[in-house]
Formats: sequence, C-alpha cells, structure tokens
Amino acid sequence: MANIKDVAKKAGVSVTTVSRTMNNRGYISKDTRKKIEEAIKELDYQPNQIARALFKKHSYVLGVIVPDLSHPFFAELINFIEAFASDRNYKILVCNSLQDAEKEKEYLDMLRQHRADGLIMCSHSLNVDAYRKVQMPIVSFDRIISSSIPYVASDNYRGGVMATKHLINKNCHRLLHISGPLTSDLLANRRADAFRETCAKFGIDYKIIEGAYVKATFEDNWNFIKNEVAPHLREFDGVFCSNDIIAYTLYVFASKAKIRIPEQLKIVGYDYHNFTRMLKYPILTTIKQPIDQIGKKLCALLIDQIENVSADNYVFDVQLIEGETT
Amino acid sequence: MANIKDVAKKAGVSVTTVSRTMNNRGYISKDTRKKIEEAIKELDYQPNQIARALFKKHSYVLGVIVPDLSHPFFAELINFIEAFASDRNYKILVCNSLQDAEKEKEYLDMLRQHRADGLIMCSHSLNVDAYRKVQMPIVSFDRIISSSIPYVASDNYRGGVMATKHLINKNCHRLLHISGPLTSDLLANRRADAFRETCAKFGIDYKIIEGAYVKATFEDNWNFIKNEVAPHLREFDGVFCSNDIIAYTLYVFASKAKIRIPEQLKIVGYDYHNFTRMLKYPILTTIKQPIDQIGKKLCALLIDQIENVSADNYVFDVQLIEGETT
DNA sequence: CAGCTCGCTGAAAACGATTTAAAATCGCAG
DNA sequence: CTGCGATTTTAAATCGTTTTCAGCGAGCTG
Repeated sequence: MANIKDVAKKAGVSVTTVSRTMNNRGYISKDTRKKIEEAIKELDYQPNQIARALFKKHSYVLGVIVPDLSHPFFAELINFIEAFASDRNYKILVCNSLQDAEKEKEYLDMLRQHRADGLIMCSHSLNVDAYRKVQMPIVSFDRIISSSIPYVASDNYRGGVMATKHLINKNCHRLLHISGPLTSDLLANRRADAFRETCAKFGIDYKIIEGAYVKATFEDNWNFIKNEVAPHLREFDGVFCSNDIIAYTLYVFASKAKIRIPEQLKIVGYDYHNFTRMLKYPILTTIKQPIDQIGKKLCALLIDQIENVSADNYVFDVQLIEGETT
Repeated sequence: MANIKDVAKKAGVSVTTVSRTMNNRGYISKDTRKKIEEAIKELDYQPNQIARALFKKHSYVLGVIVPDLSHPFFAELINFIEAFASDRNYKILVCNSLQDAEKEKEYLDMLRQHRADGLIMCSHSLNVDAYRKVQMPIVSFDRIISSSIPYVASDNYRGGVMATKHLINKNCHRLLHISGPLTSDLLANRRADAFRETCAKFGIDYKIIEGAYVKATFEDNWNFIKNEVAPHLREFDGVFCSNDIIAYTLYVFASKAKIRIPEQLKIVGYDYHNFTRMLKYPILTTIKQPIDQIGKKLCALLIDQIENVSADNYVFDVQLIEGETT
C-alpha cells in the first residue's frame, strides 16, 4: 500500500508538502497541489490513520461497552450511536460484556491500550471505582458513576409515574412492579421509586419483585415468571414491567394461564424498541424511551468532552404508548 | 499515561529490555524481569497498541459492514462475531451501511485507512469490483464476490427445498414465494431457485414476488404487502417468505383480512433469529440458519486468511422449525 | 540597497513501540 | 591470564505520519 513518501516521490516534492496539502495547512501553490492530488489519486493513497493517531494522540475511536449486543434495546442504541459517531468522523469499537465483570475489566484495559478517545458505558458490572480509574472521557447510560462523568438517561422517575398512574386510571387496585436488580446507582431504579411513591400517594396496595438486569431468551424470562411471579400473580390486576421483553413474556404466560388481558390483568412495559414496535399480538402498552436521542446525546456528550467542551448530564422525556394490554 | 520509557527508567533498564520482557523474546534474567514487572504494575502501564500496530503492520482490528445494525439477524450475527473475534484477540469496528452504496464505499476507505486486518462483508450494495480492489483479507456473508474471497452462507437451496416441500406436504396447491431482491450473486436467491424448481418438480402452481433486501420497520413491510402481495394473496394457500419479519407481517396482514392461518393460508419464514424465537403469537414455522456458527465461521475464515492459513467457502446446514403457521 | 514580509518548500525531530545487530558481562576451560 | 561461548543488555533504525523551524526568492518600503 502506498505511503506518503511514495506520493512525495511521484509528485516530486517533500513529504512535508504532501502532508500540508492533505491537511490544508500553510501555503501551497496551485501547481504543486495539483501534482500532489494527481499522485494521490494515481497511487490510490490512503493515509495511515494509525501513524496519524500515534502522532496526534487522537484515534477517532470510541469504545462502546454493552451488556448484550443482540438485545433489541442495545442493538438499536448502537445503531444510533454508530450513525452519530460516523457523522462526526468517529468509529466505534463495540464490546459485549455479557455482564461479566472480568470481561468488562478486560475490555476497559483493551480500550485503554488501543488509546480509544472515549468510552460509552452501557454495561455496569463493575463498581464505580473501576471506571473512575480509566483516565479517559466517559459517558454513562443509566448510571451515576461519579459527578465528573456525565450520564444520559430517560426520565425514569416520570416514566414510572406515568406507567403507574395509567394503571390506576384504568381502575387497577392491586399493583405489581417487576423491576430490574435494585442496585442503588442504576437510574432505571427510579422507576421502582416512582412506582412505590405513586402507589403510596394513591393508597394502592403494591408489591415489587426484583428481576435480573437483562434476560436474554424467552425461556429465561419464562422461568423467572413461572418461579417468582406466578405464585402471586392472581393477587394483582395491574403490572408495571421494567422492560418490554418481560412484559411480553408475562402477557404470554398470563394468556396461557387463562387470565384475560386487559380485562383481568393490565400490563405496562418500558422501552418501545424494535421488538415492541414490530409486535402486534398484543400491541403492548409501554413507556417509550427515545433511543435515537439517547444514542445521539451519548455521542455528543462524549465527543464534546474529547474535544474539550464541557458536558453535562441529560435526562430525556418519555412518552406513554397506549396499546391493548391496559 | 505511562509509556515504555517510563517503565524502563523506573526499572533501571533500557526500553529494549522492557519490550523483550513483555513479548517474551530472547534472554532475560529473573532479576530484571521482576524489576520490570513491578515497574509495569506500579505505573499501570498499558502498552500503546497504536505504536505496536504501526510497527508490526497488524492492528488486530476487523471491520464488519452490515446493512442494518438494529435488524435482529445482524444484531445477533455481530454478537457472535464479536465474541469469537474477542476470543482470538481481535476487535471489531462496526459499520452500518444502511444499504447506501456511497456510505459503503466510505466505510471501505475508512477501514483501509485504519489498516484493519480484515473485513467481514454482510452488506452488498456495491458491485463486486469495489470489493476486489480493497487489498485486504475479506470474507463475505451470503454473496459470491470472487473466487479468491471466501463466503459463508446457510444452505439456502436446501432451505428453500425444505420450506417448499413442507408446504406441499401440508397440502398446499398454489404457492407464493416472497423473495429478496433477485440480484444474481446473492446466495439468498438460491431459496427462490429451490422454490421454483421444487414447485416445478411437484407440478405445483407458483409465483414469486420480489421484495426489498432489508425492510426495517413494520410499516415498510406492511405497505409492501398491502401494495404488492395483497392483490394476489387469495390465489394462494401457502407462502414461503424469505425472512421471518416479512413472514410475521404477512401473518398479521392475513389475520386482519380474516384469512385463517394455517387453515386457509400457510406461512413459512426463514432465519429464526431472536425476534422469531421470542415470538409466541404465532409461533412461526421457519427455516433456521445457525447464526452462531455463521458468525464463528466468518471470523475463523477471516483470521485464518490474515494469519496466512488458506480459507475456503463454507455452507451450513439448515433446519425446519415447525410452528403454528403451517 | 538594506531590510521586511509574503509565499512556498524541505530537513529533521517527534509519537511509542519492535527488532536488528552489536556490545557487555559472566563462567569456565586451557 | 586469556579466550570463548553463553547470557544479558543496549543503541539505533524503523514503522508512517505531523509539526517545528529554517531557508529562499520576489516584491515592497524607506
């Protein structure tokens, strides 16, 4: 593959001049510029970004760590992250932590070794100290890592209130919330807070069952519902699920158990990702997170930090999508 | 961030010695090795992979270009690709072509500039010449690019035969196939070949409607079915769809049109990705591609090429998953 | 005409690693 | 004490860029 020296030789100038031409720095005569551009085209010269990155200490690579690449939420999120990063000339190195702390630590080191310019953390298997040590601009999705690391999230509390109030408005009297794991610094847990407080405020009986963070397969979710949720299910007439996959699984489970939905049991989910939008039996009632805007904001905040603009937290508004399950 | 010189200084040796220690090359006394390892730990030294890559001309980065990152098939495929690449110490740079030829060309150049070690092509917006020029090891999913570029695919022909025969066995007499775009070198089109030939062999009336490659949203698919398929739909009692998303959309469409499935119309899909596995209303009858094995093989063939092992094409067996739609 | 600025160009020093080739050290036999 | 192979270490070149600094005419000013 041709390098800058080959171009210089072919154009009959020095490498400095070639470099300056490509980067539009300083004075270059029309004449030499033309010669150089011809040489570049003729040799199909592709500037070596590795050499560039070495000198400039700027790789234009962003690391993205997610718990599960094939989960519809993260697939969609990465889709948008990639698009916005690409617009600003950044590339993304995706890492699949599988929620394994060991693997996540390895990825962190790997990204440091590759001198990624920044890091988007969507997986949260390690304690906050591990991320603070990374010495790289970071943004976090849905978790408060430290005051100097901006986070992006949907307005989980408001979403929780909306979901709960919706169930109450639909005449539910005994409510269940299936949450994610209630680790203190995960912002998704504001949904449970909102649920609890809203039920209290309206004097509604409630219960919270703590689930796992990301359950990948239908069977995982099914077993969870069968073992943890089913024994209590008939005590409730409304369930707020912390994600759409579990909401759908619950719908399937309840249907098979001859519980009529929405008449006997109403279900609200959370996310409204591709899977939910595709789904028509049932059309889930759910709280929509603006995944596109979240992706864009994560990117923007990170690149702002990298390029020395100050960055701040960002919380997005959510929206109730009323379907057929409530 | 500490570099190799800092380590050398701290350990009181030369950089050469540090380098040799890390790479286990040549003689190093127990004593100096220990001193160096201590210095590395103390400084939290992370070797600069960019500098390494520059010298070794080996970046350990693989480019992966897909048409749509958030499509369940590709999300799952990338999931596996990442896992296997990571096992062999490679990283992946994901690119979302959106099936835009211009964008795909840009990504190709970008990956060349970043000196990716190889390329996994799952998007096929350009003519084959564009890929031949890339001068980088490539593997292709589901497309024959040239005899020197290995491809990986499921046994599309056999899948097509299985699907068609299954419909015939279920007593269908007039069959429809909704294909992807019938570009000659896409291996997915063997499904249509198989459909055509199997129908002919059994003396069955058939028709093929050509669809788009990847339709992202339910609405896109819905409109396609409404406009292109619906006018003919009642002529048929069995449909073989070239992917599960279109199969599901057709199911929804037909149900709303009061066509009873499977009694009046039987539907077979293709893929069996996460979306399909999650889906319970209906449980689709479909042809399963082994996405995990495809991902693994793509990776393995590419890395073999990079590391100078010869590589060959690979076609995976498929499997009929019988659901409730036939 | 000395001195300055403009416009243009190039040589050389980085960036942080690896590798080659050569030098230093050691132990030990002659 | 010398010579020599076996160890162990190092200086210097290299990878492909960018940047700093300096040089050199030409034209202008005073």
